Amino acid sequence: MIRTRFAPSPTGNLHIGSLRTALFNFLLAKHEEGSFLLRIEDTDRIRSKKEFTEDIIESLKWAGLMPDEMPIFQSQRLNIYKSYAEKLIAEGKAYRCYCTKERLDKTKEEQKKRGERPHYDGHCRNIKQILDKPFVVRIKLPQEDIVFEDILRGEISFRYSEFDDFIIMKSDGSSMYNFANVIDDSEMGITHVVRGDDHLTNTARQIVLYRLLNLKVPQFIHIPLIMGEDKTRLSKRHGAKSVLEYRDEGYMKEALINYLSRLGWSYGDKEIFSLKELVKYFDIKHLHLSSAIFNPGKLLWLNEYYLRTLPSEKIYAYSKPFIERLFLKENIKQEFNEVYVKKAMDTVRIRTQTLKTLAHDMLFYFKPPQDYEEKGVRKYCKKETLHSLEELYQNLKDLENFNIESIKDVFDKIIKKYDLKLIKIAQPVRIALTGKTISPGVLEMLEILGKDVSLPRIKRLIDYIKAWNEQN
RNA sequence: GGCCCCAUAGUCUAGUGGUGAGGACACCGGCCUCUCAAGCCGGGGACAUGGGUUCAAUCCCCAUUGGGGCCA
Repeated sequence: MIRTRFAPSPTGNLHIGSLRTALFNFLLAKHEEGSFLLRIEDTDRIRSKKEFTEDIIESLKWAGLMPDEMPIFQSQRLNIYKSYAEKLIAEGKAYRCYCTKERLDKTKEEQKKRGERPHYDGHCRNIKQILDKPFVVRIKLPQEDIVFEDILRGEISFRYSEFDDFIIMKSDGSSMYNFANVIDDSEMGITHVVRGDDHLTNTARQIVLYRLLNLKVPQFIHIPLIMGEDKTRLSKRHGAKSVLEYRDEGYMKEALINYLSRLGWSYGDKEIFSLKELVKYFDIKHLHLSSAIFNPGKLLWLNEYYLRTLPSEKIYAYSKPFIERLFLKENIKQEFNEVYVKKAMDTVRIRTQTLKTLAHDMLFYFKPPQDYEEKGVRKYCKKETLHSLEELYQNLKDLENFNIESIKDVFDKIIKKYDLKLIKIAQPVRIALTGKTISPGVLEMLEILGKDVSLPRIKRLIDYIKAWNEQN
């Protein structure tokens, strides 16, 4: 049974790079019907914040990557790490080191001067008695090269001389990252660890710890980090936002998950994946080993794709908070008519980018245009159009069934009579209804807005054109 | 600087010891068309370099170069 985990430190909001790591761990477990766990690595008391833990959990929940068991908090396990450390000391595999910072700095200086790599010199290795002084616990580094398997990369080896007697417990009694990590992965029964390749040297240290503690080593897969445009590690500088920021900007989980899954993984030529499909198709074999550059454009494309292909019901549910926010902002008191909103939504969702722009693009369905796009007025609302527009207005007014078919008949009649291209009359109506030259189809808008809303808007433009022409 | 990882178009990637090197985003052109999209059709653009191995290398090996990471 596969058990994987995602083990973030709550020292910041959940970043999309971390979400991808979580996703791969999730997929690896779920593909084999295994378990995906969450461990909060909050041993750094100063930098760890409760709000970040909440942000991480909310992000995972939103993305649909919920762990199968209760999250483990390292801050609640300090005694466990301590007892493991004591065991190692008792077995002579680790020792208390009483060296002061001053001494360590001094030896490092000297080593540097001699052109050596700075490393701990083993000064306290053989102190047998327990002194009444502050101490850290160090590992006795075995004098053998460190070799481990990465499922994808094969054998990776480091010379032991690259490392020294590294610290596993700090002087305040808290555990160092690698030590707690090894103990927890072991106790949680983790079988596979997918993590960023920035951890490769940590893995080497952890291998030492697994051996010393006599614990079973999990399988490792180190995935490349996501890069920004400039090929440095992705960060806020590159415009990459936290998961919840993407959510609040109107990105959908379907798009974000799909995008991240294809960053370093592939399934032939397939580009579109639901989470379900990802679970079905995911394999380690097709993880890519070179680092990928984050491409906001493709993420946006996926968001647009899901905006126009997901079922109406879903988009409606997703967009509701955004529309409500818009109502608040625009001071729209109108009651929220679900049927009306859905119809309106369906006309704009195929030509928008995010849930946020979706709501924004729907504004004219709830509120008449405040002003008219000047360029459009100049181009399409000339004096000559007045006659046809006025006749169109009259004809629409006389319509009994204000539906798309009868509306179309009216338009056909007018363009025939005045020998116009449809655009000559459609654009003025578009401007009348929305104030803009870009919008959903004129006929469908008319039908959805209805006679009582549409006609005054057209009338208003007619009056506007008249006034405008008198002025100029 | 030491160590480790990586290398197919601008970007994400498929791929195989013999391919016209495939797809996607972006870009350009066309069709459709009431605008904008979408959709459809088409176009330009890639195996980092140099050595090997081999009848044959994008593919295997080595080096170089380039990028990244960790440590300092």
